[in-house]
Amino acid sequence: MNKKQLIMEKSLELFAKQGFEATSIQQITDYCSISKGAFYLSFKSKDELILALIDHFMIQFTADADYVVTNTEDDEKLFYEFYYSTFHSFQKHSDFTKVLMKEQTHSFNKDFIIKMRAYDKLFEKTILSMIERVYGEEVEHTKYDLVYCIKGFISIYSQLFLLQKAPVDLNLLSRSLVEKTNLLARHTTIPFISQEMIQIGNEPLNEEVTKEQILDIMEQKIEEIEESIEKESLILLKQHLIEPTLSQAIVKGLLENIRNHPHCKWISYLLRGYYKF
Amino acid sequence: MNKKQLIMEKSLELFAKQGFEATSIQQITDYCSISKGAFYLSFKSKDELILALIDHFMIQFTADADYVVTNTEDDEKLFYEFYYSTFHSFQKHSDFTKVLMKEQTHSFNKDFIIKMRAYDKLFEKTILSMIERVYGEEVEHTKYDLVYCIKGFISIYSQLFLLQKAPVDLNLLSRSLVEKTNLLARHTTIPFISQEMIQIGNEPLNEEVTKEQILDIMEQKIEEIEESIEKESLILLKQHLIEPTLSQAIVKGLLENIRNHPHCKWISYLLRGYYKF
DNA sequence: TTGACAATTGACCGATTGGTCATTATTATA
DNA sequence: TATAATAATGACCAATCGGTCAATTGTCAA
Repeated sequence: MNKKQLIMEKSLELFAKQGFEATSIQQITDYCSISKGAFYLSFKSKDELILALIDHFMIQFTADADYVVTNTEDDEKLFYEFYYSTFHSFQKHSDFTKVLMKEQTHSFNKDFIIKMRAYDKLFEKTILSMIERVYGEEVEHTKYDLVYCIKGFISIYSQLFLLQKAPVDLNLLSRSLVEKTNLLARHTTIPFISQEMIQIGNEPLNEEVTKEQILDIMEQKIEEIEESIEKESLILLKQHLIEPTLSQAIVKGLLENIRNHPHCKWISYLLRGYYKF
Repeated sequence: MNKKQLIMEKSLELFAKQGFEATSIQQITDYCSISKGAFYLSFKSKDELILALIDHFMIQFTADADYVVTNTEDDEKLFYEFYYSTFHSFQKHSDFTKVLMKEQTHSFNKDFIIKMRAYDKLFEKTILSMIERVYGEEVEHTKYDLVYCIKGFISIYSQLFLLQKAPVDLNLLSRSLVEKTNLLARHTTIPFISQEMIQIGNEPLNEEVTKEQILDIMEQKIEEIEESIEKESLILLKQHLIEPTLSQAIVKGLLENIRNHPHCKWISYLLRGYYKF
């Protein structure tokens, strides 16, 4: 098994239990049954491991949410699909979600905070685009508050059901939140958050990603993953990106092929943005 | 100045900036201009300092919220007063609020988590009593969800305005949240959280506090605070607790005298419960 | 079988941590 | 002023941290 993956998986378990600071590299290497030196062959430092974990999972969360928004045609179902998918992701990667809950704004490391803020802004942007699409002009003055309320719902209900041992009815939860969202969207009259207050648009991750950057990441991922449909699709997409030869339908199909592979979600997200799907 | 207070105030500043784990006792003692040994004369350990800080502030938050609920007669204004008071407290003790945000469920220390959970449950209980009072039967099936939504609002908007440097219009914020609360209370039909799910009532801090326990705390506080109206009132209340001699009006007045003294809020809270005001 | 090269190890490093305690400074009492 | 009691100090401790690197083991073409 890939050392890097092994370390990431095992360390995440420990982080979820104890938090970053409280987990020593010694503990991680013991748990992985490798030596301390071997750890530093895979990661330059403990911080680099943490940043890699954040990227790995936040990329999936962000891409998943974006995919749902892009690929749900029925406006009526949009928020339901969004809530369901979000909580489903949280549940699936509950260890990482627990770490997020624990650390939150925390962790003194500047890079860490900047990274999390950037992903948070992306998430906000996705929510805002949903709101504008479903409610349009109707919520012009209250849409930013709505963004925050939705974030509040997700945050507080996640906390609740991560502590719960019993399985949670995600369908019921999502439906109940859709009802609340609709209520707030349609009847709120007193806005509190103004556009200036959250200044969407000044964050680095919003920048357009260049073709070359995408190619770099693709090559990297092609190296990483084993022979499979996903790898083939990735190679074809890479060639198409260098010199377009395929029809839009084929490209969409290829994107569909790779979108559920954990290593390809980010590429899938970037390419959808690049081709303006 | 009292050493204990000095350490608590100064350490809180450092915790707010850096977090618990990242702040060493050396840093704290340097910042207080005292020696390391002196620190251990006031607190048995670093953990004890942290627990003292939590008690000091959570007692104030809890007691403040409870006071507002008990002393607001107009149901129409109840939630407004509650939101306003809560955010006002957060703003006033923003350093502690920041620490709470940072650490949250965090911090591996069992005692810490248990304590925070207990205060959280008290807060939930206060919110629930407000909901039942204002909306009554109407929200029988959705009241627990409402509790969580309100907690979500408070949590997410606190985050927002703690990061904001500019002063925040608490009046506007509170009014906007009251509107949202009313909307959710009056029109939500799909409940998600059931009573069993949050099992209110199984936490230790809910237990009835005995007269002796209150007396202990009162004696301790009488030692702590300097000569003042508050101290006199405290002594009178103590005597009355041992052997009731004063009329209810006088007791109420004495309680009013002490309720704004930082050291007396908890006593005020306990006595109000004891006398069933 | 050899030997060049890469992968892996874990003893070791300096720094820092929470906590201790013999010693010293300060204050109160007589 | 002399003495007892209390408050305060900071050098010191063992433990642990993230990180390094000389030494060892494994791999594979020649």
